[in-house]
Amino acid sequence: MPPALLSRDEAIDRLMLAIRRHGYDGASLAELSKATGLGKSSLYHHFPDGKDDMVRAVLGRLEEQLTATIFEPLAGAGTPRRRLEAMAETLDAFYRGGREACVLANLALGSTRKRFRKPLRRIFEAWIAAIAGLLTEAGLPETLARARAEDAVLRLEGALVLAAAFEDPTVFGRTLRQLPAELLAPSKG
Amino acid sequence: MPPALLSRDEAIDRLMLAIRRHGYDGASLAELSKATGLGKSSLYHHFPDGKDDMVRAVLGRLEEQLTATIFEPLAGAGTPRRRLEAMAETLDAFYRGGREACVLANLALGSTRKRFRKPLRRIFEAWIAAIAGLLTEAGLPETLARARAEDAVLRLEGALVLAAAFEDPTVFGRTLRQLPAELLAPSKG
DNA sequence: GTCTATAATAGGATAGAC
DNA sequence: GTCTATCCTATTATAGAC
Repeated sequence: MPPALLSRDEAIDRLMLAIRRHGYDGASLAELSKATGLGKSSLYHHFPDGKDDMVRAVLGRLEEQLTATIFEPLAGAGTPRRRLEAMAETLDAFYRGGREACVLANLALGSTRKRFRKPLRRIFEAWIAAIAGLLTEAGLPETLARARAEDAVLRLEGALVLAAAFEDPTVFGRTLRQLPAELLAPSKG
Repeated sequence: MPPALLSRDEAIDRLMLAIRRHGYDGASLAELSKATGLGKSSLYHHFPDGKDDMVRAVLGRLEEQLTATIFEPLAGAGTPRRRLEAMAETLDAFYRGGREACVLANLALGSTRKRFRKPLRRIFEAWIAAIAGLLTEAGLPETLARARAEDAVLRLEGALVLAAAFEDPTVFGRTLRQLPAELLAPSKG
């Protein structure tokens, strides 16, 4: 009766990384087993419904992490500018400067699109709403704030796609760096 | 000895659509067989190395199509503004207003990233170069032209990710609509 | 150039011991 | 909670007839 080798959260983090790198369909149970150091049966012990359960756990944990490290800080203390820069730093670490892909994009594009659409929607929506909230607080009209927030998220996702395609992460860093200023630029209206 | 049911190009188009919808790993031979109307053995007759061959054919054809319908027209006749609007219209049709995903993004993010990195790079690079060329022709400094071109492509890819995640294609249309004006905006330098 | 049939393997999932 | 062993289906791939 060997003890649990990893905490549940640590196991989920490793599952997330495997799915970011291989996609849902590309991440076989053998891969996921190797990634976590758990045998297939152990994975099924923790996630009885198999890969679907694992992805639900991954998305749940991701939502927690993003809420704590991105969404809430965006509504927190500090100038709007500083808070956006903090978001950029957190994202830079999470995506390892553009070297790691986004699990959300992978799940949204692949064969799993429909299966996980609710959590995908909710996470992206929370992200956009958090940025838009900050921008309205900073004085932008609500419609413009919402449009810019959506544009920001979409650019980050696109930058990760290009970084993966070019095998050159720098495009992600460039995108990250110009975000705060562009988001806060005064309305032309 | 039944005759060929589809032209090669028509078969490749259908393979492309299947991969856009299911991803590389999600598109099984059974799916691809159904998508083309060809039996598995017929697929292997046309693409002896299996799915890898099919993807190479898909990327080859995509490069041809994009060159003829996007890249070359960007360097063609008409005002820069009109040419960018023509690109937007072509993209709107190709991605069905945001309802169909991008095969490039799917291949860049999934388990296939390394396997097809050369054609992926080449296609994205050609696209960016074509837009940057138009922008320099329109009077923008080269560095800015390149940066804006990269940003445009990355936004389109990101918009397709968000459209898939939200199951709401309109974000792609919004992105498409604002591109020409933003790309041609006078340099602030 | 297409098909049916069949192999060979990988993938997902389970049983039962410890 | 983990493991080894096993099962079954899906998937890739091939052979050979027409």
